Amino acid sequence: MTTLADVARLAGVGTGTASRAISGKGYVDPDTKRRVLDAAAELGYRRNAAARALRERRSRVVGLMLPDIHNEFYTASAAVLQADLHAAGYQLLVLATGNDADAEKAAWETMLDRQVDGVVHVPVDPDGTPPPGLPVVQLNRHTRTATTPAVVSDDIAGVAELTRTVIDAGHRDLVALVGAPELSTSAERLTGFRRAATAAGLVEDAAAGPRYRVLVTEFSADGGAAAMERIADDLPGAVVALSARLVMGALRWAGERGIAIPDDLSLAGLGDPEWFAVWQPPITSFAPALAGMGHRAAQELIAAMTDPASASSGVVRLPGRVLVRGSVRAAAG
Amino acid sequence: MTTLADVARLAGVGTGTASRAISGKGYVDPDTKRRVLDAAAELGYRRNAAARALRERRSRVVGLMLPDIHNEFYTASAAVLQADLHAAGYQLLVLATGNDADAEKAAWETMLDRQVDGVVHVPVDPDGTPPPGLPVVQLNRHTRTATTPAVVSDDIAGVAELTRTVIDAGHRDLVALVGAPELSTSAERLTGFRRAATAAGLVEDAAAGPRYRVLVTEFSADGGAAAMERIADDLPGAVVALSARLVMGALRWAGERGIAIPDDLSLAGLGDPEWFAVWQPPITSFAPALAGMGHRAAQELIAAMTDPASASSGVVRLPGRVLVRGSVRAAAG
DNA sequence: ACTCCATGTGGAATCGATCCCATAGTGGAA
DNA sequence: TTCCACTATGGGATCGATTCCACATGGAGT
Repeated sequence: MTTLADVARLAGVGTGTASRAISGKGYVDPDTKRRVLDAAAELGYRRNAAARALRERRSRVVGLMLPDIHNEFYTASAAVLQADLHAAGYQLLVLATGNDADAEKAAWETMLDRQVDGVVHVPVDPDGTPPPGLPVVQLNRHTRTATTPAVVSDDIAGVAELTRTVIDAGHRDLVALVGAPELSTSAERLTGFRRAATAAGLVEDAAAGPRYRVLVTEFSADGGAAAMERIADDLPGAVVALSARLVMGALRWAGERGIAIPDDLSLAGLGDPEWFAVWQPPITSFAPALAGMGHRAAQELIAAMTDPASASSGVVRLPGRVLVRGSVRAAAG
Repeated sequence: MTTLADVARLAGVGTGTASRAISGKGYVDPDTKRRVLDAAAELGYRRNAAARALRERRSRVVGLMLPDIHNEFYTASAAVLQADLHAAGYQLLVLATGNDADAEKAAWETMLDRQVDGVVHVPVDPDGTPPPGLPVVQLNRHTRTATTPAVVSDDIAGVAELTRTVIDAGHRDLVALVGAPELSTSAERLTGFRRAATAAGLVEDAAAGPRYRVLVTEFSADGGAAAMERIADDLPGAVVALSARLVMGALRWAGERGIAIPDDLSLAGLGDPEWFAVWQPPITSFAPALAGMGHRAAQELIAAMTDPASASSGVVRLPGRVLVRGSVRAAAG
């Protein structure tokens, strides 16, 4: 390994000058600078990140804590996040918390050990608190207790709009499928649904007339299918499945049961995995702006790391898009 | 920030003893050790990773270089990779190369700068060479030039078996859809297809009689749809789409054209995204053992990092599973 | 002629943990 | 008793880049 001292020796200058020439800060004569740079190139010199981190007290590494790496809902944001942070000179250290509060706690310790400059955090534990003094941006979900900025999708407005299009299509008997009610996302999606439903005069759990029901289940395809099974005997006109996995579960159940969508049952979803658009019929859904959230999170975190004092602590809600496609049919309203 | 010196002072010992007590190596009296550990706990002491990395010349960080973070084909392996490496005390630094040879070169530099202890690499540039001396394991694809171990799916055997099931169903007129022929994956998948097809007596591009065709296109849903459009006037009995994206493209094209699968056209695919199983009909496909590949890659890399001399340089081919489902119909053979 | 400031440079201290080396007490073997 | 092996411990050198400080030069301003 060639060190800065080697470069300085070859260039015939002191280590201080060599450092200034390479880092570009401080006074260096242009000729001297060239000599140093040439020497560095000749030796194939690379700055030792560990030494820099130790001395500068910043690692230029940002942590990304998320429940599951193998979940495109997160990776859609993570991809642009990585790109933006990379462009700003930061590398991404990824840690999976696996929806486990203990793992999340341990992950914070790891982040501290690694002296990351900041963390992008998809919270798992609603009561978890990040270590003080560390710039953190919450992504996707937000906890009540934390005082860090959060970048989330405006699911309230989005799901409300989605629900409205279902109602506008003539449906007066709805069911919402939702999972993990302790998460802010679930709560907000449900709020959006209820808001639109009640605004249209639907009554929760009414025996007759315009009504809606809410089914809480596991946040998975199996959970979605199981929930559908529970209402098999009393199917509504339309189901609003509040996550892509729940959509999948509903779809699977409908396929097994021979229920045709949208002829026998209308279905609206949330998210926008590629296959939603290809499905027959293509799935009508509310698509959170995942890429936009990644951009915004990167931006907020960079701001917080650059000037910790200026860090906002509000919740940024980014609007998504309602994609009206074929899985909701016009009903005799 | 509390340092080791603070802990040593509080415990009334020297820094050497404190270090030994905390790291657990070398002679320390049990009582002394307890005093040090208590002091560390009281102060909330955490070892500085930068200082350790500088002194020990190892960072306990592993780099993961992949083309696209937002691609579940890679993240399926990456998730278990992260878990296994985490269990072994390593953190994962993720860098996206975006299918760009220049970005890949730059990524190697970054890895060197960060003094990662090893790299898991999904190669982009078939001619790229990793920097010498750095433990590297190639994942998913492998380059001809590199001398590092590689963990890939046995697509040759897998696609051959898949193709055989299609032929066994009675089909004698096949089309293979493949993208990016410069990648080892594409080449191997095609080899598997050709091997099974010719073994069954099918002739490439024959005007009449048992035959098969190979369509090279872009590795995307659009590419798949475009390829289907090219053979719209002369549809085969079955299409074997050699990636999940190509399956999606074929499906989209069939949907738009009103071609029923499997009644008008049989379709077999590669990969196993969740929606394959839910699709009507569920997609018959060859599913590479992505999780298994992640495990194996972690294992190989840890071995290479622990003892660089013992590093194998062979290509490990892991068998996958052929999932016979509903998208291939029995044909009048 | 003298400050003064801007430019330019070398050297040493610094970051924090590891680990080698010197030192010393203790128990057992010779 | 002497010597060696083993257990314990403190202190200092070390990893490599950054940055502060002292110092030097030279031209402008008074």
